[in-house]
Amino acid sequence: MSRRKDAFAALADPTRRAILDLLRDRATLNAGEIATEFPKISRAAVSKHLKVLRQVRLVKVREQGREWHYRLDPEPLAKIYKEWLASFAPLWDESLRELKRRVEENDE
Amino acid sequence: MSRRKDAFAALADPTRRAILDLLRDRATLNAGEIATEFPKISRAAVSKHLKVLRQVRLVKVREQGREWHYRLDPEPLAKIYKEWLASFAPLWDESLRELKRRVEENDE
DNA sequence: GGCATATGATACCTTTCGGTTACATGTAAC
DNA sequence: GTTACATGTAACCGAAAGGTATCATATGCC
Repeated sequence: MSRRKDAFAALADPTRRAILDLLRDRATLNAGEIATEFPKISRAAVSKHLKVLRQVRLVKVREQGREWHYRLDPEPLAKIYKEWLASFAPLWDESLRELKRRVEENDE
Repeated sequence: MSRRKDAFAALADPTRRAILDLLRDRATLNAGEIATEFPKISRAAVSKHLKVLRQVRLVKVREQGREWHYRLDPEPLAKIYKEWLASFAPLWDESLRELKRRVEENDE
């Protein structure tokens, strides 16, 4: 089961996360510009990563002549946070308080 | 490359996320209790998922006799949020403001 | 001790993933 | 029109993922 692609699966790959990092900082980039940031892998491999990101809507693309301009779509990331990750925040905040409490106890 | 296991990769599988959901709500569960929540897959499969979660420290385990008591460790999730996902939050907040602005414009 | 139980580890299989090379397509430039 | 460029797609490959069935191990119980 489970072989349906979703944003979580897309984020599993570090190259794809790095692409999102680029787009967070640079707003729009075309495929060639993105590919040159990853000299270790082929342009075709980067293109496939971009396809995955497109399919799960983590990036939007606007075809401009022969260049494809990529932009980040923050919506799926917001959704991951708001609909899943945030539900754990009370726990990690609590473990922080716990840690703080122990440190203070040791101080006394 | 990239075949290093990390928390992102662990979260790619929906069954593993569901296990974390269980542990968020129930604090501690042993392997059998977790396995019965997933009647579609074998106990061995669940055990392997638990191993992955252990390896990336998303869960902690305390062996109590022949039962292994699993607890969630919120730390890696906190790290994902604070060291990565949060850096995108300004973008999604901005796109919300953008949306709001357009709606208001349409109202006028 | 002897048997049942809880659980993890192993062996094996099939599918998916990430990579490569080669090809197709459309656009720009001359 | 022809040539160069930007990019995506297809075919293929080896490795990893996720599943099952089976085995190994340790604990609990009589």
